[in-house]
Amino acid sequence: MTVKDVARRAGVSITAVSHALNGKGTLSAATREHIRAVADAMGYEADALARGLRRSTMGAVGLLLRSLDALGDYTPAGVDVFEKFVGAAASQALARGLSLMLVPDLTRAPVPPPAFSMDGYIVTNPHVDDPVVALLEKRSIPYVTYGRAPGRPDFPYWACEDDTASAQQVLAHLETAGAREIVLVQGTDPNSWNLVHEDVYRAWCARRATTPRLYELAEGAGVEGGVELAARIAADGVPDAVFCLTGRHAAGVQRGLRACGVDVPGRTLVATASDSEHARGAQPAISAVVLNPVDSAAALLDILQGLIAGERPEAPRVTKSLFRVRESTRR
Amino acid sequence: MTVKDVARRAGVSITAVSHALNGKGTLSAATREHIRAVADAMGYEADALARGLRRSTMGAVGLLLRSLDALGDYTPAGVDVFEKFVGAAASQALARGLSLMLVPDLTRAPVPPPAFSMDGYIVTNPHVDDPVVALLEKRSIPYVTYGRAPGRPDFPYWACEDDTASAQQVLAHLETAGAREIVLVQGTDPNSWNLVHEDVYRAWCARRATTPRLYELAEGAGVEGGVELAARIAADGVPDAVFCLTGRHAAGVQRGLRACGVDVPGRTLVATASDSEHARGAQPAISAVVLNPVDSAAALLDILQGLIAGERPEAPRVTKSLFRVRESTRR
DNA sequence: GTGAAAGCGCTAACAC
DNA sequence: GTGTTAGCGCTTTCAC
Repeated sequence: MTVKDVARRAGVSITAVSHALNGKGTLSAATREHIRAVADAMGYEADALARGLRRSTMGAVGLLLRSLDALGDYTPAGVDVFEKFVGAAASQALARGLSLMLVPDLTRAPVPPPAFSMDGYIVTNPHVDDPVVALLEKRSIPYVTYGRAPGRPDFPYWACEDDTASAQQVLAHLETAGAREIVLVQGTDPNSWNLVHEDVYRAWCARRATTPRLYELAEGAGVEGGVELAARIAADGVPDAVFCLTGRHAAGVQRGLRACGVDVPGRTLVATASDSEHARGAQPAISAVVLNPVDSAAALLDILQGLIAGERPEAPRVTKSLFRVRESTRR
Repeated sequence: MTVKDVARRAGVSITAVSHALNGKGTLSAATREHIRAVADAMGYEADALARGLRRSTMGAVGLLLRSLDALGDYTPAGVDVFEKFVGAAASQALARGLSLMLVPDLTRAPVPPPAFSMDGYIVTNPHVDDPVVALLEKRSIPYVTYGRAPGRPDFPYWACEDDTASAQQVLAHLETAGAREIVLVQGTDPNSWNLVHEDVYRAWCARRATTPRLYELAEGAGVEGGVELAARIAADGVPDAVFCLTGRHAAGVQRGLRACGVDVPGRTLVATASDSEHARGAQPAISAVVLNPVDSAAALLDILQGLIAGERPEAPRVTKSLFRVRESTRR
């Protein structure tokens, strides 16, 4: 069913139909009403493809989950923030009359056909020199990032929790609880998340003239990776506290430490920068920063929508996360 | 950048470009190669909208989460199976060169423009007489359902875990553990999930000549709803076991029972038909059926892809779930 | 106030 | 082998 059919049934031209349905042009109120009634009765709905072809906007934005691209697994357990973020982004998009399309790594074949016809993109946790971002840039497709794009200090269109503040809060908390030597366990993706935390941590160490003890553990290593790492950490000297950027690593490290006979929280405290099921379910439950994907998604869609409309939206926007203290750091 | 630009640069007609890039028509290998090289060099990528307009397939399928539509919340906590299902469906779609678009309730305005241009749909847990399904039917858009469409026994294009088998398994387990009187706590959405479990439960009761004790609790009531319901259940007479269809309800009911002084698992067993964080994290951990959204998503995409291609795919397809026994039913 | 017609970028008959 | 051309369904300019 096309405009033509509606036009024929309503006894008008296709122009009239288009105008009536889009509230454009100069039609008499009567004609407009009549056409609308006929279209409704027929259950007519404009073809999004054809409309998009003309308007060159298709009413949908893409979502690129870079961390999951890197992980190679779109159904990971305990990556709370992304699972929540997808839902949040979807409902926020919906509320604005946009659809949300999950798009895989654009630099790997096969690229889904509609990928380059999206009105805009949300990119989560882009990497340093992220090729996907470069691709969007090159095609001048508007995009926003969840977490800053590292290496692009001038790119303003991002939203994120205040990672710097929460990292400082966690370190301060550990210090208050008596920790002097704190180990940082970070991931290997070169994204802003890892970089910011490392910066804050190094600054903290510098201020206290303690030697930084950083360990890198691939995001994909999960809980098991954390368990193994714990043995290494313990062998290098049991620290007063371990701050893990991911909840899975934290759960693993804690389990590993206890397996080595290190009491948590008795001897060593454990905290994580990203709450997840593993953190909550661990024994003892692990203190964690609860991120705020819902507010972040809302902010990102505000910005993106402005960008698509050709405006100069207010950006960046920082959202609030919450540090939740649990057993693992309570004395 | 369009076919025209590529054609001009390559010194050929636009037809040649189209054919070369789509592997159609009769072009000399040399021309084909040359055109491909030029297109690559220019970074040309066909416009999905225009292509879709001609081919009337756009390389994307829609995902309708009916349970979340009903819940009115696309970012619910502890609805594991959906969070996982979205990821699984996305990666399965991707593996087939399709994108996945999250689409909100099609019967509620505003409907996103591309909604009716999708090649097909996956509908999770449709309701009895689901208006969204009716809409797809009317527009003859191919669709598959995760969980049968109740009231449509002849509709074959669905995939699902074997709910009947797992329900029987849970009941048998509870019985073996000594339970004689078992209460069923189900949701209020009129979907196949609720209906199948009720059937199995009633049949079980009938075989043992015990009187069914069914309680309905809205899916949205969550843990708190379960806590309140527990008081009612206890007041009606403490049963030997409670079988809750959702993990949140189970967690709430268990907490509520213990608050009433009913020991779990000492006096009453608690189990759930849908594992979730709440079930795993409860004290004691709750025995649960672990659903299989990954295999189900794969099966659904197989079927849907066949349907889109105009074939008669093998369907329905039943996937395996797993009953995991935890503290709440161990004696 | 209304409608004819051009054209968005692409594909596929059908000439050449 | 290669190119011309007619649309796909829609919006929009511009005559009437």
